[in-house]
Amino acid sequence: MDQPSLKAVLGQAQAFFASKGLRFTKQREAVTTLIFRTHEHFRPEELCERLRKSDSSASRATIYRTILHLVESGMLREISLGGGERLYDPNFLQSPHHNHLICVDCREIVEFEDPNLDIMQNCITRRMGFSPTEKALRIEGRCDRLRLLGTCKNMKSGKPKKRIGSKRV
Amino acid sequence: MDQPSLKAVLGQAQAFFASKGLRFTKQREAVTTLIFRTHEHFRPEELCERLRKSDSSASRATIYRTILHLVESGMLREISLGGGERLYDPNFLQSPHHNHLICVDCREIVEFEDPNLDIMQNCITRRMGFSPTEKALRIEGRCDRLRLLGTCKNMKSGKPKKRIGSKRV
DNA sequence: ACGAGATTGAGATGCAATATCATTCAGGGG
DNA sequence: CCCCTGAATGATATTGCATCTCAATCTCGT
Ligand SMILES: [Mn+2]
Ligand SMILES: [Mn+2]
Ligand SMILES: [Zn+2]
Ligand SMILES: [Zn+2]
Repeated sequence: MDQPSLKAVLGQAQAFFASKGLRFTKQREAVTTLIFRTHEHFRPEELCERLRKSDSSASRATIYRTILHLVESGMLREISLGGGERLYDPNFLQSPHHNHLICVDCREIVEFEDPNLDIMQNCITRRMGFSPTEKALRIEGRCDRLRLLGTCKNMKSGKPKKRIGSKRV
Repeated sequence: MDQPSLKAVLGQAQAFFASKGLRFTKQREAVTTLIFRTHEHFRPEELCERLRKSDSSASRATIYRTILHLVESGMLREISLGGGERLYDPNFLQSPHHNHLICVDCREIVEFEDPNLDIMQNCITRRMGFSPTEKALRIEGRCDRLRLLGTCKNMKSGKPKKRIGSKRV
């Protein structure tokens, strides 16, 4: 899917807030902009950090509240990567069906789509007595090849970060 | 795979601790027993609760430490279900390849195995430049049919619990 | 200008998980 | 059997993230 402009995204957000009788305040706009300016998965606390460094500002409470609203609007989704990490994903606007492959060592994430996998996922879901959602399938793996290519983001040091519980060491 | 007896499991644990020069204390034995007596996924805090109610006892610190050891031994695995929940799974001893299907509404979990899915998972993992691990694939869905049958554990009330963040309401 | 209702933000609170560290324990050498 | 040493434990403090509370502020329609 093509990349919606930030302006279009803000319009969509504004429309959603309006439809709920809510205002699109400058704080909410700032948070929305920050989220959809890049296409990165993020942690709420990270977002707070980033916003604090920027010129605009909003309290932690407002940031969390805005995130919830955006999730309700369908523009943003919560994804989970294990280890108790909670991430939000602004990319479903562009690719509504994408899934995630996560490196168990360094938590590097790669997005992918695969129609055959979608079909199989639906079959299994039904077979087990569930009904499919538009949502989430997640695969774990090891980014060995990415590491060889030196494209593995979280690994400046050469060795993957091991995890003990949720802490990287 | 057949169900290993609790005695066998304790033996395996003891052997692992011994191999690391660690003792298999009564606290560690109590925790291990509690974990492998049933075959339920559990949260660490739940486990603390359960242990407190039982006759034996161990401090929270010891419980968390024992869990880490068991994970290192391969007998126990951390699985993740989204929403920042961290669960541990003692069932990989019996079915080393199983995956999880989770209901987005009520968090009900069903285990399943599917060789075809495993194959496809491996293909995708490789295609994206990762190498497969023995681990985890996770699918989300809705347990509508389970709900109709009244077998959905977490739904005494008739309506699924909605989630706002990690809190059920 | 006024008032109702929405919004914000500082701080308090909750909760899981981890870190600290003084005390206890177990097991081997003398 | 006693002592010593390192392993193990557990009470407590601390951290990190997320949510809650509530008084103050803002917006908009009248
Ligand atoms: Mn994504
Ligand atoms: Mn399982
Ligand atoms: Zn990696
Ligand atoms: Zn359900």
